[in-house]
Amino acid sequence: MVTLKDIAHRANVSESTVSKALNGNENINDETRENILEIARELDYSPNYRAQALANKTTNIIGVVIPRLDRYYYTELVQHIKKRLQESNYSLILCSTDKSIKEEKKYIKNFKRGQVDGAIFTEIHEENCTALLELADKIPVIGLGNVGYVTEFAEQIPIVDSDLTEGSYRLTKYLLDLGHKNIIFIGDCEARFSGFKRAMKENDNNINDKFFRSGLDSYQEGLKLGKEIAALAKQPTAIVCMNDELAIGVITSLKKQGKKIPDDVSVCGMDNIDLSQAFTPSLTSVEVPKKAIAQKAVDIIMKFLSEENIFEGSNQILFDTELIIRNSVKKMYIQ
Amino acid sequence: MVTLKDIAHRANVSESTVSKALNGNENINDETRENILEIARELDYSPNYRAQALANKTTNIIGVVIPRLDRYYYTELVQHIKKRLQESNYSLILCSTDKSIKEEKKYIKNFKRGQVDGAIFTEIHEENCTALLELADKIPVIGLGNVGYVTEFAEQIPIVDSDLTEGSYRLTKYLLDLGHKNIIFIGDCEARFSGFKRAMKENDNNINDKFFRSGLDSYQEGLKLGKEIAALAKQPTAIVCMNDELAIGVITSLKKQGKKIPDDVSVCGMDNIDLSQAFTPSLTSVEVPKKAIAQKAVDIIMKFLSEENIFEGSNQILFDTELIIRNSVKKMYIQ
DNA sequence: CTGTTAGCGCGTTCAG
DNA sequence: CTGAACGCGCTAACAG
Repeated sequence: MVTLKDIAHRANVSESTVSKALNGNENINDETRENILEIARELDYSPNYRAQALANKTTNIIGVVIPRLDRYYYTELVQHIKKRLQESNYSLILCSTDKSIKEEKKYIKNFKRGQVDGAIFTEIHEENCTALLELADKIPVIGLGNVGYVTEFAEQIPIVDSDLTEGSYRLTKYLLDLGHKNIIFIGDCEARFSGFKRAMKENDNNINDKFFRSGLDSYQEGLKLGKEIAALAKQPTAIVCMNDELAIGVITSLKKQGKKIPDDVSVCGMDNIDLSQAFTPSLTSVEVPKKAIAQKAVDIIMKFLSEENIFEGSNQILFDTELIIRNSVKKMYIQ
Repeated sequence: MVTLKDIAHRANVSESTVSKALNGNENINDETRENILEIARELDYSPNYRAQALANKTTNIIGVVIPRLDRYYYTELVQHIKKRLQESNYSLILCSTDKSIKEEKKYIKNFKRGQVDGAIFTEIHEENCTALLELADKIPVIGLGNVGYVTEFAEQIPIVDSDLTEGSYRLTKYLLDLGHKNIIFIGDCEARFSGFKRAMKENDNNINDKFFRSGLDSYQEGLKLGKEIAALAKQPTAIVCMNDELAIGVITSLKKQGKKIPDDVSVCGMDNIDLSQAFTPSLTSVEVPKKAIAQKAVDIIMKFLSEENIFEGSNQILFDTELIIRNSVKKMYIQ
């Protein structure tokens, strides 16, 4: 490995002079600088990452923690985060918790030890909030999603999210306006469920919370749930799924059991992932501005890192969502 | 930040004694060890990542480079890699190149500077092979996919892949056996195209390479291609897409233009992603053992890192693929 | 069993 | 403009 020392030796100068030359320090003779740069090029020198990290107390890495790596919504989000980070020449260390509290804590710990310069957490577990606050004491931390119990920490941990309580409220309202009455909610997201509940209450409808269960969030779960739902004594006319993958799973399963979507039962999702328009029937969903969220999160961290080292302005940013009407919902009142 | 020094001070011992106690060194008095551990706990000490990295010359991080973060095949693959890595207590720094040679080179450079202990590259660009070899000189590097031009470097860079040349050969053969004659291939993967070509040649069929084009690999591209194909003078009876997302895009587009799948035209994909069975029609595809590939790649790196520091055994591992027959292909000979 | 010393590779004073 | 000296926080070799 080529080090400063090697260059210094070859150039007959001290290491510190080399360091300065390489880092664009002004106070250095043009000639010696040129010479040093020339030698560095010849030797194909590039500074040791670990040494720089220790000396500079920075890694140029941002940690991003998501629940799963193979969940569309998150990977689309991370793709946007990566793009934005790249503009500032930061790398990204991507961690998935597989929904485990313990794993999440492990990442928090690693980050605390100086593995990254800043962190973006999605879907933080309530149990880890204190640990996260301690982390936020050392490096900038942003939370995406699961606003609920994190709100109280907003001073130290800015939250960027889409207003899915409102989004799911509007979606449910849309169903109610079309004449649906027996609507069930599927998923494990508090915020989304609460929007659903608000809409249902406003119309004096009964709220079935049987399918508001932890772990209900994937295509595979949707497949299982389809059977469970088909076996229900009282069949719903519409199903609100907390995300598109769940909806696709449910529909696939219901179809296999001979149900027509949306004729027999309407199903809609949220997040509006790429494939929801390709699916048959195309999925009525709620658009989440992933790109805007990603960019905002990165921008906040970068600002903190580059400038004042303090969060400013509003620490809780909610982006609006948009109802995307497609073909997986039936109008009831026409009958 | 709490350092060894702080603990040493409190315990009235030297830093090195603390270091030993904390690292489970045998040669240390039980009493002093207990005392040190106790203090460390009190102070909530955890070693500085960057300092350890410099001193140990390791980061406990493996770099994984993929073309895109929002491509199903890769994220499923990475999810498996992560799982396996976790067993060895390694983290993963995930980099996406967005198919840019320049970005890929940037990651190689970062890795060379000591950012990671080992690296897994997928879809390596030919232009970066020399740079990659230099990297492989310092840390273990594994290549996944795009076996073609990398083969010659197999001594230094083990390759783990699925045999998709064979897989696409079998898929094409299956179509031919069902009586299809005018089959087109869509995609930008050399290996998959060559399997297609071999099957076609064996049956003395014409090979249309009009849709073997760089960049053809995504759902969005599939949507565009659907139009292009529908406008063709001579309509194909079957389309082989290099991956499932592309196939889903093509089908979605063709459907919109009034085509029936598979009655008017058969379409199949490769990779067998989760959703291909949920799609309508369910997709005939080629199963790739992602989990096995991921685990094998990690295992090779871990072995290198933990033991002999040298690659052994075969350096080019090809897993078998499996033809998954579903409902997106029509039998022609029945007519 | 413990402490001293040196070093990992780089950045940064602060004299000269 | 240059270099010596020290620090980042931890590990390792070697005395004692």
